[in-house]
Amino acid sequence: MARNKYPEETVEKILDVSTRLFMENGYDQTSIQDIIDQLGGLSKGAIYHHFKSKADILLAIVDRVSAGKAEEMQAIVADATLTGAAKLRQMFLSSFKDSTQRELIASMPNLVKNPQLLSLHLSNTIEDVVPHYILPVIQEGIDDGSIQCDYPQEMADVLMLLTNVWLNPLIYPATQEGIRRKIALFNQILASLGFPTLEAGLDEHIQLVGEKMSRLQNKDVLDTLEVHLL
Amino acid sequence: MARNKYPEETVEKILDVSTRLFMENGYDQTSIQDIIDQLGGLSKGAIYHHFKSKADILLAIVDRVSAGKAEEMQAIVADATLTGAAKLRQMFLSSFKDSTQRELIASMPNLVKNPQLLSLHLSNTIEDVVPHYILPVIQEGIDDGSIQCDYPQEMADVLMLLTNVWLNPLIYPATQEGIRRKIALFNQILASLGFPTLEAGLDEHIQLVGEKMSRLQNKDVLDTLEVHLL
DNA sequence: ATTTATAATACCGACTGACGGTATGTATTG
DNA sequence: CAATACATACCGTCAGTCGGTATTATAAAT
Repeated sequence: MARNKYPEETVEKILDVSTRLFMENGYDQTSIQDIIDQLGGLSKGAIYHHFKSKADILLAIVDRVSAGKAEEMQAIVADATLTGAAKLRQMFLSSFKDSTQRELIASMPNLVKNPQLLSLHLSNTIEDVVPHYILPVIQEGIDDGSIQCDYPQEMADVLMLLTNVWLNPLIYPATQEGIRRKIALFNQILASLGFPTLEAGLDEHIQLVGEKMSRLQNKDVLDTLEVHLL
Repeated sequence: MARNKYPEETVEKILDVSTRLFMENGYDQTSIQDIIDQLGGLSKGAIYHHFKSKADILLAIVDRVSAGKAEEMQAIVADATLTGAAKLRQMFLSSFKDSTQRELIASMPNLVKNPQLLSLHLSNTIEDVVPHYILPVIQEGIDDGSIQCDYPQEMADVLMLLTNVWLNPLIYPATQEGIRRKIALFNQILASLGFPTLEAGLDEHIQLVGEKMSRLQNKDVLDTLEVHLL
């Protein structure tokens, strides 16, 4: 294909196609050739000019997604009108309603069956989200009296593990009723530990996830890991 | 190499070598040839006679490990002298002191950097441990009055996520002091939700993990995922 | 301002080496 | 003599490389 005057467009195109394929078929099950085939005339040389390896593409994808998330989080952290507790609640809600994640969910059958992505998701949670966003906000909540907590670091870990993993329907598939029960228990845990609970505003989220999940159950993709591993 | 009269020995040998290599270098970074090289005369034909694929080796490894775990768990579940709460406490303790896991820990730098193993670990937790061991015992505890719980299924998920993931030093690296704080918070959560807490008997575990972790920190293996991904 | 020379970038596509897996053959056991 | 336990040469596929070409950016010279 002819050379593009604006190479960022090519980069975006590669990332778009790769994202879709990685989500739909998994990282291992997507070959560079698969990506090329959907690129509309671009060749292997183009890919390896812009990315130094297949893994590098995956990392760029994750970076692009987390950049969007980080922006939302930053906005909440910076809002001086909110207490620490209020910020934390906002962050929970925003992570549920995350529009980027919405789109990803739509094309991904099950994150547990995409080991590379699962690992990156978890290590991003541990090494990035907790220390840069959650922990500071909890500390703020303790200082302004809106949160009681003896072990901030550890609570930050637990909260993110619950929201990003357990409440993630891509990892723990759940029905609408199941999600309702999870949120109820999550609130119970929060309350008993001196944290602010989630209230309304989640109905839309619950319904969307429920629909997605019932659609998935029809296409029996919820079997064991062997599917994607073999 | 000459044909072995007792082929199970060959199978075990292949599993032993593969386990070590997968733990040390990761699944993707270990080639069949690497395994052959450490097998002492055995060839590719031997491997593919006993296992139908590389992934099949990994599954056999996981099966062997979980078989050992399952046995321990079954013994606790079957003990008629214990209440549900006591059984659950026993299961927590046994999972901490698991001797098989001990050996694995010794050769694995970080589970998050071994995506395939992490996925299998998590999906094993979700699809096997929770429904077959934890949930029935919680139910038993509710029936005999030793546990109070409104959402047994959800609590089973949360408890296993915390013990198998958050309290797993291979996933969440921690110092001795860090582990102490985690266990303290874990107890706080358990207590506030009507569950039995962990008490003594963990000091040895804490010390062992602490030593392992400080040894790891010296060999800077605790960097980002890219290491193993690239 | 236009041309011209040069360098840097964007991309192509044939090729390579390594890998997982297969096929066929052979020796040993039952 | 049938089934099993291997050995080994071979195959297809894949990620990644490399030399090449065409396009654009840079900037000096006219």
